[in-house]
Amino acid sequence: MHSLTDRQRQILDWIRRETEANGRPPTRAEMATALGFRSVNAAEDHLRALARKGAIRLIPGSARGIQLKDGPPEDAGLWVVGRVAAGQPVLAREHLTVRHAIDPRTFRPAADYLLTVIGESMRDAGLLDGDLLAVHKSPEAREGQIVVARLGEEVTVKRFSRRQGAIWLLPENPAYQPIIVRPGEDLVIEGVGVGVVRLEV
Amino acid sequence: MHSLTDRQRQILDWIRRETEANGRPPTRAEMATALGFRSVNAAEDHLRALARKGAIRLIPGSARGIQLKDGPPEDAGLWVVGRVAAGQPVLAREHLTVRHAIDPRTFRPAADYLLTVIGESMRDAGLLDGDLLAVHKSPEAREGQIVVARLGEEVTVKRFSRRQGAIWLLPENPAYQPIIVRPGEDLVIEGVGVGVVRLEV
DNA sequence: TCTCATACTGTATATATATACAGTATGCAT
DNA sequence: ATGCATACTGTATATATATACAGTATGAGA
Repeated sequence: MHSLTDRQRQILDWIRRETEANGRPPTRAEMATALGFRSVNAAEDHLRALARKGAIRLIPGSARGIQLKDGPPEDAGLWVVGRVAAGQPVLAREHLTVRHAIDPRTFRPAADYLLTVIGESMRDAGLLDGDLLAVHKSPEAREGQIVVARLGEEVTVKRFSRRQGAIWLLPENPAYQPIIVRPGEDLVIEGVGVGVVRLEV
Repeated sequence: MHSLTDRQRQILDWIRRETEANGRPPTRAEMATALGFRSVNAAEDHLRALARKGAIRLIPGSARGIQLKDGPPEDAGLWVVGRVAAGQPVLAREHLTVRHAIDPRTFRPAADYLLTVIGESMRDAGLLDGDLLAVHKSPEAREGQIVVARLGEEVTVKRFSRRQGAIWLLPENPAYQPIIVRPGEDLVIEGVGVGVVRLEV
């Protein structure tokens, strides 16, 4: 599939939501109204582009003839990433242990994998030992986000903060100490937490 | 909902399959062709009957304007149950708000629905305000399980315990008091917690 | 510099589609 | 005995809808 433009992805997402909500795809006129086009042909053009790039299929001469290509792919779901050795990509096949049938788009932004939380350092954020953290892959993080960070050999889940020219990885448990990472130290942000799944209560 | 005739249920099932397969509801003409009517009006008549009996909703003047009232809930995903009025079954259609594409069997035993946790009374069990508790329907609970209990008008999530001939509903937060339910009081166990889904961290 | 894709406005039209109206036949309830 | 719902056939039509055609403006690539 060719890569979509921002606008096209925006419109594809809208079509997906609309189809889900109404149980049927929109018409060109409905698209124009909702998306703010003054011409129905703008909708037609976008549909053509999306079809050409393989994101949808158009059924000619048929009302609401828009088929979304990626419905529920059978390989959908989220993998639980196991022990990750240093320097290796988190999502390498050999680290994937169990797959759970959970749509990645349940979370915003969409989750890429699940990571088992070990220890009690994030207890007060409601992240208990054994919880599965839904992680969105991202090389950077914003203030206050829960991140999956790699420090040399170690992979850890902490809250992200910038203070006094350093990066602070804050636990959410008074029994634990913050980790202060000074510039130049070997810190890699693997992703940000977007949700939690707990399989026992 | 009035009871459907055999023929009407047959046709409703066909519409459901067709909608699922094509991603959109059929037209009257498509129904006539597939179901062997020589007149499109036969389809129209059936749709009117199904709408009158509440099985579907028809959107006037709109192409493929057939909305299925009851999507198959067990089919895929878990519903988030909204506010439940007293004396009404939790899983009544009108209480279902949002569906998440999570396989119920991700949890053991399988979850039947998701319930939004309100308040901080179970904070120390890692259940925060807004969390979705995966619930397995069950009229009874074992010692120490997290239960969804109904006390008259109120639906509450607590830890279940039997003590001194009464049932104790224990919070997991020192700021809250246990609820003690003596025999004869109006307590209904709706189900037991089997997991948690959190959509924000 | 020219071309091409993107992202639209604006107008027009063939046809896909919903839907009304007029029937026929059957069975069920009152 | 008569009305009413079911389950259709057959015809007709207003309009919802897809889609062509003619433009404008912008930015990226060759």
